[in-house]
Amino acid sequence: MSKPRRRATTHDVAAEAGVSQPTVSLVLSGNPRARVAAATRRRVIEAASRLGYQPNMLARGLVTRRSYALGVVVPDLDNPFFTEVVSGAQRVAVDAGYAVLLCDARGASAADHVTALRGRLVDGIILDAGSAGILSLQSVGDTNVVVVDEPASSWPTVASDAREAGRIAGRLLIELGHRTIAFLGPAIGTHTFRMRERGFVEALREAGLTIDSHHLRRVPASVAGGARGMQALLSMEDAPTACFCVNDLVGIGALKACLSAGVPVPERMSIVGCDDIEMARIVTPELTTVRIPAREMGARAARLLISQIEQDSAPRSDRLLPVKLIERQTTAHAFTDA
Amino acid sequence: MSKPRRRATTHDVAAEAGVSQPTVSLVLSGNPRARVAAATRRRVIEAASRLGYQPNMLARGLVTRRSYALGVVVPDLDNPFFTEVVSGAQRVAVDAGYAVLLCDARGASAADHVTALRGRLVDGIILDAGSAGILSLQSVGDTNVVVVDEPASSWPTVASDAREAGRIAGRLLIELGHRTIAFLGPAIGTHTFRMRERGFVEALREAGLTIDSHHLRRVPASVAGGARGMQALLSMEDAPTACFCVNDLVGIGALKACLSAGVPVPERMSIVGCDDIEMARIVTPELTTVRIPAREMGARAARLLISQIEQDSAPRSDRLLPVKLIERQTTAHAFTDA
DNA sequence: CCTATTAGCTAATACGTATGAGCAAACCGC
DNA sequence: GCGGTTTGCTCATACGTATTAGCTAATAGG
Repeated sequence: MSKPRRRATTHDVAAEAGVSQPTVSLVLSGNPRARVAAATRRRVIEAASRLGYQPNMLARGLVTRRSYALGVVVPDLDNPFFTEVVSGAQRVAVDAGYAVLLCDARGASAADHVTALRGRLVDGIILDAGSAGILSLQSVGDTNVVVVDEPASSWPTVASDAREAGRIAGRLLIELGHRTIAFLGPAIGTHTFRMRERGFVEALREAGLTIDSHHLRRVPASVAGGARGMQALLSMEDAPTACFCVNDLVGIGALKACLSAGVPVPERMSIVGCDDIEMARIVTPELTTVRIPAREMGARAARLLISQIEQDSAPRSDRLLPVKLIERQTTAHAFTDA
Repeated sequence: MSKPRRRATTHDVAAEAGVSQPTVSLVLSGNPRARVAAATRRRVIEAASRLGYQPNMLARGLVTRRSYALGVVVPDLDNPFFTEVVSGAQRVAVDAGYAVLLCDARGASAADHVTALRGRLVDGIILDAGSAGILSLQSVGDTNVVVVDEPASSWPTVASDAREAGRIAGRLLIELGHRTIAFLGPAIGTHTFRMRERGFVEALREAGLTIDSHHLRRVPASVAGGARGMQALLSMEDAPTACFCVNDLVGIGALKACLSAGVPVPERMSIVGCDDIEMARIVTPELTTVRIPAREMGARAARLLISQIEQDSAPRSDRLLPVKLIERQTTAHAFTDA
């Protein structure tokens, strides 16, 4: 058994098998129904395995103009929601023979990442909410793109029913008898965040309630932001008895702030988050939330992108993925004081 | 302004600038100190930007045998510890002009991922603990590899001082007056896990203590595992008053189990985790833990790998990264019952 | 048995870049 | 002003694969 100092190429395999290089290419990569005699095919395959041949994807990509790689751009890897999306996407991608190039947009701008990905000739790019807004069609050229959770964009999109998520949260709190309900979320955010807020406000309005403007607090969509927002709410004279948080990180921050301030949850304050990340089950009390199927969204985005690449068709699956209320321990009936 | 239907190549730029293709290559990619007249250089650069030229990394890689891409293989993306490692690595990689191909080893086996990465000619691979064990030198060929947190391997390694982490945890609990101390961790695990356990046991021994074998519970290194392990400990007649958990996920599971069982933490049970993932600050009470510098480990692994690639030298930085006790709210003096 | 067809392979080339060899012009010292 | 050096560029080619066109031998058709 020889130790090949250099990676074996199709030429090496050809020499080993006593055929020409194109024949090797035909056997090993071309349509499996290519017209090659069975005996030849076997010889080639044996020679290839003997030499440990492994195709050079760069060379292949150069001529086919395909890299069998997908780019995934997320705004923040530390947000577990996105790692779930990535995880779902990667599973599908790998099964279909694609590699995944991951970009955390915190480092450089999303546009820079997209440029880098295009340079590597990725066959397509999955852009997660928050990364998509900035980009113009111009900057991605003719690269295939699927956007997650930003349905306003001009690309095919996979999104959850964010408005319904907000409504569900609002209705739950109303049914529990709450009348003074707050909202914590960022001022300018993704389409998804805006729709969650909108659905929530709609649910209140349908019940004949309104939300006081100072109960609608603008905070960053993070644990720290949620904590700050809840502190502010608790210090108000007309403090709310319940709060819908734009995502679970904010909800967890809000919960922490309540506990630190000695406000029992859910007895004195009901909190509803959104996403259902693993942390929601880990905090005590466990966070009531609206589940967004992150992993499935990632998987669906990858499937959509791949079918777009391979069949050159854009199914544009515009159906919104359903969301689901997960009642846990941070919600309870409103405490009637008097 | 013309709309280039096709990606601009160096040939297009050359035509636009009235020079030859190699000149363009010299200006745009070769050593910046290449001998090109200033005027020519300017013309080329202008032509390139006019055409929106973007280098084709595949073609470049084909001739330079470099892809400017690094592979990162992690055992489980859902463990926040690894996303921190990835995050640190990615930051360094992107700054140095490398892209990052991410592989979650849960899907296929680590070896399959490595094969796929090699086919894409990644310049190097970062293997995280748990993925490394299975691989032989053979299967990675001459690809550069850096291993994170598995110092036993034959590749250059970046690792934290796991043994010291265990000792620190042990000493803390001893100083707090605990005498019956348990350990929760997996039976067969990474080198890091084994060393944490070993350091912990050593600390006990130095204080003249031993750990009863039934207080050394083998559980999966997850939240669920930690919860199960703590349930078992609590049901024992000689239940411990403190517990060191092999990582924060286990610690958080243990904490949850205590709270569910009505055992107050830290009054009746002290818990120490390891890693210091964000969740540790989020649970209530906040988890005392030993901080492992995950992000820095990722960054260092990337730097090590890149220097190995570019200078063809392997600094083998074998120094272990320091760990640090983070005392929070899950540890307290042992309760003297009688 | 001769021709039209097809099966099975190979020769040639393209993909877009980098790079060593080579060539013309400018420049230098004396 | 002449040999030698340096500057600034281009020619040719290689990287490893896929693919089109074409060639030979076998096969079918009559």
